Amino acid sequence: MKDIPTAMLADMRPNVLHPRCPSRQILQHLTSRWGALVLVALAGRTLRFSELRRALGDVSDRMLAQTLQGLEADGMVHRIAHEVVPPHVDYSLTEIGEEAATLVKGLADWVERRLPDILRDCKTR
Amino acid sequence: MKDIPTAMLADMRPNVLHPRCPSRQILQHLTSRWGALVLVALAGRTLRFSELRRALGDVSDRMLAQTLQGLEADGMVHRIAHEVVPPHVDYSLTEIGEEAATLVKGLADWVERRLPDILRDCKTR
DNA sequence: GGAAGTACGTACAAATTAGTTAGTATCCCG
DNA sequence: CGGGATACTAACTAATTTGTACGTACTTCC
Repeated sequence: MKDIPTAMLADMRPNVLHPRCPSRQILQHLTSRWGALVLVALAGRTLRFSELRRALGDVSDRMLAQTLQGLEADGMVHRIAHEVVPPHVDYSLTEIGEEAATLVKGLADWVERRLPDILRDCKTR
Repeated sequence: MKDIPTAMLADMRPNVLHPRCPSRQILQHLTSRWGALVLVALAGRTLRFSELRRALGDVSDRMLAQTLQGLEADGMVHRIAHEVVPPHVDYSLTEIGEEAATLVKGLADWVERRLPDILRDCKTR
């Protein structure tokens, strides 16, 4: 017998609109402030910690580390630590990580493309 | 002369990885905890305030109102208040709102579809 | 008549997220 | 030899987000 997550038995299938469905939490990790940006920055390439920090421009070490650990725990990010004395750690996306990143990046690209139109109607500045 | 947003002059074109690019803030609104779920819930249909609240399951009135106002200010949500005595307000997506919702929903659907695989590799439960 | 529903606004409190500073061991650069 | 880069962690504080409770002005239902 396979072991099926409780949430699926409860309401038949994953649904982000259901408060207790794990899919909602995963979605939240992917769309969190730094999570989404990390996925965008890491899409299709490998970066080390400090390169990632510079790519995002204004993350603190603490938040970047925390975000990366979260995404790693979710199986989205792959971490390779080279055991050398000035530390060297490479971050890249796993297979599902890349899939997620493609979609998140699609959204980011859309926002960038549509920004002029959005700003025209936008009441905030 | 057209008036071009400062951020675009600064680094040529919108880029969510740039800390001060407005696209980053728009992206954050779209991917905020309740923002993303509101877009999913509202995609392709009109709902009133209380229907929306029930659809999301566990938002507080305060957060739902705040989220809707934010998305309305960004030009994503359209609000129609019927001037009747027991209040009746309809919410729907604008044209760009629908476009954004399609992408956000794409991500949500992907998470739901891939949930079994994600959960298998996931270290958190 | 009392209860519930409606779409919020407003205080206030709690929870979550984020930033700051300092520290680590070692190497490279000037 | 001092200074900076490297990848973090821990402790502490600050900022932001979120929830709770209550009020509103009426209507419908029991």
